[in-house]
Amino acid sequence: MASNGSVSPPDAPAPEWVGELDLPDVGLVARVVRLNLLVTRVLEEITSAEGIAPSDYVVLGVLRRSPGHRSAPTRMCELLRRSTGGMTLTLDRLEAAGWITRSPDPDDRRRVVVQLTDRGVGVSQRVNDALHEWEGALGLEGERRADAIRTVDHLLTLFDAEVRA
Amino acid sequence: MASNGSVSPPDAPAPEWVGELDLPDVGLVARVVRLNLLVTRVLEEITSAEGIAPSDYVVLGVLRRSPGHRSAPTRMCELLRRSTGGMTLTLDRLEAAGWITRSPDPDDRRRVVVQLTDRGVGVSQRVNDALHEWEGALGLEGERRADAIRTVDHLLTLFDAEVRA
DNA sequence: CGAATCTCAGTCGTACTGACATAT
DNA sequence: CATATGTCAGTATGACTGAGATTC
Repeated sequence: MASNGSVSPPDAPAPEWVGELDLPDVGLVARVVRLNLLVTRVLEEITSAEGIAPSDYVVLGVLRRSPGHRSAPTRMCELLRRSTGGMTLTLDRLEAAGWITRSPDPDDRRRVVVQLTDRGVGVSQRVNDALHEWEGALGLEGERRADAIRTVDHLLTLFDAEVRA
Repeated sequence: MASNGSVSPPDAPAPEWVGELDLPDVGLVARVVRLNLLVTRVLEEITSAEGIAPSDYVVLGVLRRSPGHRSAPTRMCELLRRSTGGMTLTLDRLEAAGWITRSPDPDDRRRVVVQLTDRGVGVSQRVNDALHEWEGALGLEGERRADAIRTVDHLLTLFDAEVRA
């Protein structure tokens, strides 16, 4: 069964964004898909201002959150569900831009150590800051913001579990 | 200013999904970006089961929500922010799959009428149903679901306004 | 030797840009 | 004639697959 059951709160008689874009039937997933489109657009604008593509920014992000700003291609492929061949290309690009370095792993010479450079940390950080700034401009503060975060965290947990399944 | 200020609720000491993927700093946008990745994955799985790409599914969705299941290429380009050249290609693909038809507009012969076929309605509907089914499996019901929807709608309104700006 | 790690070459799918044909 | 609509050709981008080199 797959009916949807329009569960809009009374104070949102007909969300203005409905009908504006795709929005299949209006369920939760559909809304999140719509959020998706908006966020993707924002992300594109912000990253392009720093001369980096969203997907490459995500790769830098993985590194920035890795111990010592270091990781290995295969590890990153697993995290991002990408192919090793594709990752090689991406790393070539990031290396050429001076955002990462590649060096042989002394412990296991099959491996390569990918290291974020200072400049790499810089771009990553600046994109981050820009995102936070954008978020600040939303004017979502205090309790409302905490609520939103709580809810999104809940969704993340649910979605994450379901995606793994 | 762009600090982040870790606003996690007390009962979520360190959301498990943190550190699992990119997650720049943990702000609202960052979380939504993460949701993004998950939803994108779900959408890909579901659409590919029906033999259609997410982006093409979105195009069918626009048609399904158009009066009489009919629209025009340029109109769709505006809604989806795509180029007319790219749309031509997409429509070629959808036409070849038997999901849409193209016919000259009798009223204005520069125009083309894009019409969703029965089969087109079918795929679109099936993907939709699958999404609802997936959503049902989340086990999000009643008040919690209503809360989630309310919050996401609020975010949609805020984001939408900000993106337009 | 079998498995793991990474790179390389070739290929593919998708969308964009700019020029063009046609109609208003 | 200027504008609007849609198509086409060429290009660019970015990732994937499969083969291969090296190391464990």
